Order: sequence, then C-alpha cells, then structure tokens
Amino acid sequence: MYRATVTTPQPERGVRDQAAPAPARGTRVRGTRQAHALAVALESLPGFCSAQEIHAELRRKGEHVGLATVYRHLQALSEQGSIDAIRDASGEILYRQCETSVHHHHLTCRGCGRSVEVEGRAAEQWAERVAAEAGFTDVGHTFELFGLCPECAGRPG
Amino acid sequence: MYRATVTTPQPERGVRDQAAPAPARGTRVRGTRQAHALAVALESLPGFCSAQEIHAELRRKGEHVGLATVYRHLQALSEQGSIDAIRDASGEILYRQCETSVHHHHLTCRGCGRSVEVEGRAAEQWAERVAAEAGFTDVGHTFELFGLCPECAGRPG
DNA sequence: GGCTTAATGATAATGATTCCCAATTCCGTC
DNA sequence: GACGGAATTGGGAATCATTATCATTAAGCC
Repeated sequence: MYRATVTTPQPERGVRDQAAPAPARGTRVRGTRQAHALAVALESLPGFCSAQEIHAELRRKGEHVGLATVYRHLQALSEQGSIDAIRDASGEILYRQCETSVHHHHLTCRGCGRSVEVEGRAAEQWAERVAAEAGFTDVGHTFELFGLCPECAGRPG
Repeated sequence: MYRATVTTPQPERGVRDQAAPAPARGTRVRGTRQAHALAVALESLPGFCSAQEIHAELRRKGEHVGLATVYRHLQALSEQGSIDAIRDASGEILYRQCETSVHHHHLTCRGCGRSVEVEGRAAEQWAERVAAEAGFTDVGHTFELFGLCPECAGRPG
C-alpha cells in the first residue's frame, strides 16, 4: 500500500512560503544542485510527466540526479502545492508545474501530454452540494479530464 | 506500466448484455464455481473493496479462489460495466457492485468505505463545457469524492 | 578551513497487478 | 452418461512504480 495524495482534500492554500514555524536559527532546507536542476527541468517540460520521465530528462541533459531524489523532491513540491500531480489511467503519477497557484483542474491530452488549466467552480459547487445532501463532511475531490487536443485529433491514428 | 481503465472514457453503455457479436454456436463464457462465488461476495460487500480484500473475504468464507482469478473477473466485470471501479488515494483500485446501471459517481467514506451513488449531471456538463472551450475531443472524466459519512464523523479520531 | 546535519543516491524492499502455462473443468454433443 | 476440446483456473514468477535504508557527500555557518 503506497502513499500519495493526489487530490485536493483541504480547501486551498493561498500563500506558498509559510513552511516551517520559524527556521530555528540557520541550517534549514538547502539549495542543492539537484533541487535546482529539477526546478529547471520542470519549467521546461510543457505537459505532465512521470517521475521516471523527469529523471530520464535530467539524465539526458547531463544532470546526474538520483531517482530517489527526484521522487523525494516531486513529492515534497506536490505536498507543498508548488506543482500539481494527477494520476493517469495506468495509475502512474504525473507531475507538472502550473501557472496559477489558485486551485484549478486539468484537461490533459492523451496524445501529447500537454494540458490546459481549467477553472472548476461549477464542478466544485456540484461536489459541495452532493456532499451536503448526503451529510458527508471533510469532502475532498478528484476531477480529471483526459481527451485529445486539436492537434492530436487532427493527425490520424 | 500497468493497465486499467477506471474512468468513463466513452459516453454511456446503456444495455448490458450485448457482449460478443453472437456466440458462434455453443461454448462461450462459462458459469464456474469461482465466478459465482465472486458474484455472491460482491453482493454482500457494502462498500468499495480492493481485489486483495475481496480475495481475503472469499477465503474467509471457505471459498477457494485464486488471486489471479479474482483479478481477472474483477477487471472483466469492470470493463463490461457490471461493477464500478475507483482508485483510492494510495492508488489501489477498489471495486463495488452498484445499484443503478446508469452512469453515476460515488461519494465514498474514508472511514468505513461505504459509499453513496450521486448523479453528476452538473459535473458532466462542466466537463463538456471546458472541453469544448479548449477544443478537445473524445474527452473522458474521472470524478471521485471522498469524505466522512455522518456516522464516522460522529466518533472521535 | 572545520562542523553540523540535511541531502543525496545506490540498492534493496514493497506491494499491487499481470503474465505464464500446465492442470482442470464446463458444456454441447454424441 | 461419456467425450472432446476450448475456456477457465491458479500458483508462482515477473513487472514496475514507488519507498525505505543508510553510508557518504556537501550546503550553510562559524
């Protein structure tokens, strides 16, 4: 049984740098070469990618970063809300750095992996309504949309 | 990379027994002891369960059914639309036999696993709208709601 | 330049799910 | 009721993404 929260259990976050309750004094969270390389890679990648793909991408660039480190950072960034994570049909987790920091959802292309961010007010209201009707509390949701983008729909196969 | 479609890529199905394009003549799809035991187990289980749990449940009842067989049937039933499958936060696939055969979604309790079926017209319309706005086609969706049912919310911890 | 300790990474471990394939069991037919 | 052959079963190996371990490395600070 793994672990990994892909949904949006809690409302929103809002601010992004509230981390630890006051960096005791000095040493806390280091800026390593690997962390930087990963950040750069995430910026360059256009669509959602798996940890494995990102690891391969880094290797391709000549940056040597251990797979475990890639996973660690990706998970941390995801929990912190800096990047978004979704699960594809096969169950693999895909990551992506997003433009907006406000809560949103994705419409991802099955062909090329590219994705557009969509607002989900209507869907969220629906979630709240049905949850309230059933008397459920502390309800989190997972909304994922996969389809074919105009370009991929154009070419055959 | 595994395989398993948990979403609802295609519109709806509608009827349920249109299976093969005419059972050639005789032998096609057998009614085995294992298939029957699984069907019975599914009916008795109130909430979503993993294949592993269902396998354990069968064993508890004294029915000996191989794990591979459980997986096979569960996947087949799911593809055929006879049972519903969702993915929990850890990525495990959970199965459940549902009352209604029409397309619907679930609001599942994180505490006891029980779930209620909810209609998702509003959510589906949202999906269609944002897909159309982005020019995407052949769009499938995954809507999952997890929360605490009234009973589980009542007891502490 | 040292020190402290978080960060790294090679590798083993996990665990759900699938694959393989010989042995078994339905089921229509004779 | 027995046959025959294809569908089904199941035990165990194989996959494969993700985690855990833990000794080694290297930030950040003096």
